[in-house]
Amino acid sequence: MTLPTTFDPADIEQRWYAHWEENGCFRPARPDAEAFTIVNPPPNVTGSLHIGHALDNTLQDIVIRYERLRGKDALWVVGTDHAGIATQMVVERQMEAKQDKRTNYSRDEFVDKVWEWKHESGGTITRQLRRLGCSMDWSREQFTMDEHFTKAVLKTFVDLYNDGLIYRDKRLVNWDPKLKTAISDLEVETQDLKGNFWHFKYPLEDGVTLDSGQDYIEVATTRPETMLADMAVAVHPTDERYASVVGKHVVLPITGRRIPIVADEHADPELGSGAVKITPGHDFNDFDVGKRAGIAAGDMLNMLDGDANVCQTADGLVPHEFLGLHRFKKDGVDGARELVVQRLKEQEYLIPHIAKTKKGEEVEHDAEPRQIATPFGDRGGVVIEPWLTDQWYVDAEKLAQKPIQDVRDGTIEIVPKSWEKTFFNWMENIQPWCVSRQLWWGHRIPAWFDIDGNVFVAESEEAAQSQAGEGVALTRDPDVLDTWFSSALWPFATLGWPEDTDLVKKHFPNNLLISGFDILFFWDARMLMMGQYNMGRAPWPKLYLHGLVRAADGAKMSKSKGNVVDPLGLIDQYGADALRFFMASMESQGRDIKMDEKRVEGYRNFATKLWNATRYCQSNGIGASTTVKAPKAHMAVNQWIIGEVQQTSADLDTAMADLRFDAAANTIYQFAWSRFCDWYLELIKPVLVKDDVQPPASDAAIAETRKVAGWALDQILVMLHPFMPFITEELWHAQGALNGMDRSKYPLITAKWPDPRAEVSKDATDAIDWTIEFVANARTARNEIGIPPGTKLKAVIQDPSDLARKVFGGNGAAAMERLSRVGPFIMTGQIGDHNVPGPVPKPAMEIAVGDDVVLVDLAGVIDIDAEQARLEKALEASRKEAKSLEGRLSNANFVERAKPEAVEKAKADFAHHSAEVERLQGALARLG
RNA sequence: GGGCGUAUAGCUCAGUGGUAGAGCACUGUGUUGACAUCGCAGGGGUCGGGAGUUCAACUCUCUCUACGCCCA
Repeated sequence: MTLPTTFDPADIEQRWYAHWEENGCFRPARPDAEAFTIVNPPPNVTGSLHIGHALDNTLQDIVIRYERLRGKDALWVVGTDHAGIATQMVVERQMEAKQDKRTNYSRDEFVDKVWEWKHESGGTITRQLRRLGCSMDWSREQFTMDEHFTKAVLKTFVDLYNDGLIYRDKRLVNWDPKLKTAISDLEVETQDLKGNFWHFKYPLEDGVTLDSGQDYIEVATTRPETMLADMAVAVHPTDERYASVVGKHVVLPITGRRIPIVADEHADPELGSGAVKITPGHDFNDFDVGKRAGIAAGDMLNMLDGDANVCQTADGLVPHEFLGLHRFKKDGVDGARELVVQRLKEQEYLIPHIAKTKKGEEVEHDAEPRQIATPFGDRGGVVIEPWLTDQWYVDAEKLAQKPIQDVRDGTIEIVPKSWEKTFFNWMENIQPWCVSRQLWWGHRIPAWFDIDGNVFVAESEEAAQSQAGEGVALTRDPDVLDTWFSSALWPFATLGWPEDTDLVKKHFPNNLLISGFDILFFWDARMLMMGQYNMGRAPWPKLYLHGLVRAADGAKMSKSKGNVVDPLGLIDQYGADALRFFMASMESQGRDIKMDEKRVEGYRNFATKLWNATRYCQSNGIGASTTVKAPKAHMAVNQWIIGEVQQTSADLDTAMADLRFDAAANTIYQFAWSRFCDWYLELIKPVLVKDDVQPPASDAAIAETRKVAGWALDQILVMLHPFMPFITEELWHAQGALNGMDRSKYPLITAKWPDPRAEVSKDATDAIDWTIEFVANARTARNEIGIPPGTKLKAVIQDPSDLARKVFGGNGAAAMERLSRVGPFIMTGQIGDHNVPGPVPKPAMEIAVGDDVVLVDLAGVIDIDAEQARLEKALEASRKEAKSLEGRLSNANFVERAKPEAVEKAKADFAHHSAEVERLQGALARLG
């Protein structure tokens, strides 16, 4: 097949992906090979591929393709997460659009509808991962609600319960009144909002006064509506102002409830009046104060229902006009907050805030304006209400101990290391994890209650029944588990645990986890806990955390800002390979990635470059290699490129071992473009091109060059494949076809990684280095003195070094002539044992290469001034360098104390620059 | 309030105790039988400010400033 003249990613991507998937290339059977395992962070089944997924999955795919090429039994586990809240929201929203709602159905009917939705629409993100080229094992695609996965979840819950690590407790939870479910601390996002701080008088009970004679206590609050459930006023134990009234009571306005004044360290004497109202049922701090004051959780007053509307408290003191009101203004309608303020103001319990205008006039306001840290639910987006309910909790503190130890003693390495502190900080202060959710979609909690409220926890109803005894009526807990509870089992439940399968044996623990730092606590830390609990060991030895992909201006991408970059759009425009390469090359450890579309474009250009290089090879009979080992090479240029391949593969291995994706990408980029295309292909042109002027190269030389070039290109394709899988696979097959090989049974995706062993002579590499240096210097010189590109210049080399003689003895001269437009070359003076007299061109442009000087004949070409300026510029530079080095070398401290290597280098550099100064002075003299 | 991170060329970013690099952008130029999505050459940086350690600091330490993130 001949390659089209331009590379069109869209033309090949879909074809190769299908080929790989249909032929089982993502996980070839390698029963005896060492395992390498990564589990993919399961995206929400409702999800679609965003730029963060593109980064996360590109990095994982690079690693897994690399390990697969290195011969490992590479398994990349993939699947989706049932995403309790998100998925239920999606389906409910669809129902709403049809004037329908969840509660029109039974629980089972609704869950069936969610499954229906999943089967119809749940495959979006998995299709998109394919477009990115991700080589996951789709044959074992997982879902967190698969039957075997559910079994793992239930077993874990029951085991934790039996070990006392899961328990039921009545305490305040973060209640999302929109979704009407509890959520965990991590799902709460605090935002600073502009709000109000109201000051109220709470009247002291008849006759009691403060020492100052004041008959009320001033309290301040940002949440006045909660006063309907106030149960105390707290003052600091050392606060003299209130010492005399501790133990006395105030009578609340509106409800008339008589509540005590308690001493508690929570009250900050510096803040406001120093006295705070205590609502144990609706505030986390107050809950603790209430408990310390001896109020049992069950006795704490609750004034809100699940929608955060006011309900009657247990003591029946909330006036009728408040019942049913929302907690605060909603949809433009005043709520309990506004009414409480209004009533207190009417009854003169409100202490107005006095503000001064710019002119110094005093103005009264109901409240003091203030920034308030307000908790929001990350999914529902409404203000969280601390609410007193019974929920299931995981004793995270106990489960965190072993993971903490694992990280501390190096059993688990976190990359970059700077995240360790954050990890410890969170793990060491971890709170009980609320795992029950008041939803219908998810893993239903395996707990059954009898009518007296006794609980029976078991993996099945039968087992629970046998615990409870025959005939005891049981009802199952209606709640489901936090989605993260199940995804915490992902590294082993996806392999078949709790069955002791071969997969579990071979692929657990996994080898590496790659995730964004944003889910370090949500997911990574919980996998560590569950891995230790269920498997007795860490689920992976290494955790690589990458950053966020930001918009070009550095802002966080978000739908509301409208600055979201769609990875699929980039794939359409530049190809998946270019997007992937961009992600890799930008991924240095510990930094967010700023979107830079120009750079994606640059990597598309790189793909095109490689495409064209391959086309060139093909047109010169350079096709696929049959060996992984480098072919035998005699010619310097061929030995040189073999050495360069060796170096590149070594550098690449180092970068991959360090998980330096940027270094790895740059290594292969530089090699392919700056070494292979820019130099090697140019240097071998005289060998391959049938040019009347040049003596044709020998058949052996042509054959060797074709072999080596084909091999080197193959090595590029292999090394680049993890980063750019599509174009490399396409070219791999094209190269095979050129040599009449059918590589369809030997696709690149499962080919062999370069074998770096090869013998390369130093003479050969020195010769090419000399050649390159000459060409580069000649080009620069020509440019600087303005010699037209087309002008050919004759040259003389006086007293050539052995190295120079070798260069000209081989094919070097033709290549140099071609690339520098300098030539032909004549050697004169002392050549080995002979002395060959010859003309010395004058005026001449002197080009230094290593120990040699090439005299380029400028007769009739330019005015001397330009060359003189060039030489003077170089002379100035060498003088400056020499002077600086001389200064350093004359410093006794440096010579005595610096490392010997540094001193040696300085001496050598000084000698070199001194010689240059001399040479350039001579050249100027000769010119004049 | 606590913790972490970042500050290097116009832009986006690498980097090392021995005197600074890539891509893009910019300037000049198009001779070479793959490639103008390209080639060749070039200009451009007191490595955020200050102090210290050292023979030597962009690199290590301290401090200041600015920006960002996380936790409370």
